[in-house]
Amino acid sequence: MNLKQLSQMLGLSQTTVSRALNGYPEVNRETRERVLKAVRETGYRPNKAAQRLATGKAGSIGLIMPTSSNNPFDAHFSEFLSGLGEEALRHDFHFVLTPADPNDESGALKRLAASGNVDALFISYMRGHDPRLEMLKSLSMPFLVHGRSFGSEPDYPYLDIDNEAAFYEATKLLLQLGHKRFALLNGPLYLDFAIRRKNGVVAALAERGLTLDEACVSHTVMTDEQGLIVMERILQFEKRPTAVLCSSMVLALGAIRAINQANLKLGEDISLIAHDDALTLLKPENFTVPLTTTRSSLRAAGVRIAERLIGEIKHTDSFPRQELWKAELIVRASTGVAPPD
Amino acid sequence: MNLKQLSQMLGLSQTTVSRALNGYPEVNRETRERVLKAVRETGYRPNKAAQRLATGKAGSIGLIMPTSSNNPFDAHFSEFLSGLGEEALRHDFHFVLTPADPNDESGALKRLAASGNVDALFISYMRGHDPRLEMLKSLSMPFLVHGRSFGSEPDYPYLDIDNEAAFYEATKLLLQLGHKRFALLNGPLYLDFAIRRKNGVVAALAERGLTLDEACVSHTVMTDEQGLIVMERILQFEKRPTAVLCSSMVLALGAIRAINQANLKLGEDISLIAHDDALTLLKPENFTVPLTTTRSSLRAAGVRIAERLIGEIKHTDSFPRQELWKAELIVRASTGVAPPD
DNA sequence: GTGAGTAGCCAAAGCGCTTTGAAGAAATGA
DNA sequence: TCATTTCTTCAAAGCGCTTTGGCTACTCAC
Repeated sequence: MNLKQLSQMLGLSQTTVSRALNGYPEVNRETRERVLKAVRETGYRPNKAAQRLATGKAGSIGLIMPTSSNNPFDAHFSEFLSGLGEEALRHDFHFVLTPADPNDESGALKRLAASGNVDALFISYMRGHDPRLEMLKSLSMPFLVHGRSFGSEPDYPYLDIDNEAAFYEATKLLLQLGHKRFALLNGPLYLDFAIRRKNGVVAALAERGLTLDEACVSHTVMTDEQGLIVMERILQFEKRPTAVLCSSMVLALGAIRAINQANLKLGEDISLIAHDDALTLLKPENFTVPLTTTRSSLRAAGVRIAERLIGEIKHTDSFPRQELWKAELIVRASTGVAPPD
Repeated sequence: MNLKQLSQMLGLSQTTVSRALNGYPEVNRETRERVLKAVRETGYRPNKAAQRLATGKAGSIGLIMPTSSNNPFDAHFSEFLSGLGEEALRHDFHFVLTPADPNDESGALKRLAASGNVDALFISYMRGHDPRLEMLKSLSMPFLVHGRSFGSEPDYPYLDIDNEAAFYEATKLLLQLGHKRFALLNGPLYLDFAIRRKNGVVAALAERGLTLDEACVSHTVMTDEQGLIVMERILQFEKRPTAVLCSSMVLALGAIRAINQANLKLGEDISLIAHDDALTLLKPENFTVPLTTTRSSLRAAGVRIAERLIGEIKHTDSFPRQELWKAELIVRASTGVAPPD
């Protein structure tokens, strides 16, 4: 069933039917109702491809799905996607997910934009000096960045959390508890958030005249395996750290296993603060020793990003171009007074 | 840059350029190379919407993204999606993800099909007597089911694992180890896999003249919280089970916490087998006591499903319409001889 | 009664691509 | 030599929708 058939059935022109469907004023109320009734009865749905071709609007947001066999789709991305989806549903938008090799994300973005399949683009997993930014700016298509790019002029629309402040505050809490030796289990250092989090830690330590021992810092993919491996190594130092900061709950999962295996008591022998993206699967309060965390919901970020992007496409609302969210510092049992030296 | 401009630039007709690009034989080799060169230089990309309108082919697979604020995007779905993506990438396919309220999945599917945005549909999280099947069959669009629908005629294309056999074998192993009292932490009973897994357990027990105590069976969403709650309850029985089967690693995560908190030794006081979907986040070998599992990679299923669906759309390969994969039973330390009564 | 204004409808163009059917040029065979 | 086939190219139709620019009644004011 297409417009032509429908309009013939109703004895109207395609123009009128189209207008009736799209809410234009120049249609008689009676006619409009007749059209809507027929739509309900026949189950007619406009062909999106045709609509898109005619209007140039696609009703969809383009996403790169970071994927390759050695780079699994991670829990953080899912959580975020879930938020995007929730908001998109309210506006009858959908996503076009283009799987792309991580080495060719710029190319994939360009293809996606040129394909006419999407109205807006979105990127995340920002890197320092991220090359995708220039590409997006040149594309004349709305886009939104989740995170920021350290070292690039911040003249692009973004939503980010204040990673530096979060880890600064977390470190300060541990300092107040008397800790002197710190470890940081961080994400890959080419990622923006990892850079900023490290800076936060370093800044807080510097205020007390302390420095972060590079031997106690790791930059790895954020899996529990890496958390375990790194923590095992760190725990073997003669003067081992008494305070650990983790960039993700997943890393913390492994780190805590190492701590348990070493027969150390979390919150007594060693304190730990993890950043909590509010993953559904991994709740800090469900750990045997509930975890102190810096918390910021990835899902909420997803909702907000969809909201902004759709608002821009539809020209309905206007939002701030740049947002920086504060993470909450939530104190639980995994942080305690530093043990005597 | 569009076809018209490109062809004018080259002094050729749109027809010829289009044919050159799509690999038709009736184009002079020289001409084709000239066209390809121009494409490289100008960065021309055909407009997908137009292509779609002209051919009726979209180059994409439709997915329903089960989402709503109280129904988080779960780790199993992500893992699976990751596999789909990997394969789609090889064929330059993408996905159209329509977020849908779980109560309106049939409607969302119908809309997706009618929109002309997709060439094929895919569904999962199959239920007993799943109503979506009839809908899909009536749609005259290729589709593929991940899982099966208990109680429906199995006359649709599917890929499933043999859930009944997996849990039958797991139960048998535990029986051989001398266990007599069993618990089953299952997914919601309206889901097909949960029905079949339970049947597998019941069948194995029946062979020894045993029955499954309904008080020791749970049907819940598969979160670690539920695993914890249910296991805590079950452990309080005077004659508590010595063998536990879990439908997911996530449930097992909670169950094991309950077991630890009760100061029971996994693999000695109590044995546990979990079904392992090979989630990246939750590896059975990384548990303090490595877990015995029935294993089947969700990601591999994703790859296979994409392969079949794309093959069908392109009419290139032909695949079996119905596949039933065996899960491997991998024995690790969480299963041991039943403790004396 | 006439001109302007308005409500309601329509025909047709256009979005950018593929594909059908035809046609000119070159090559082949009788 | 002319007829036939092969190779290469093209003009134009069509996919299903939106939107521009009329057109026809009808109403209203003067």
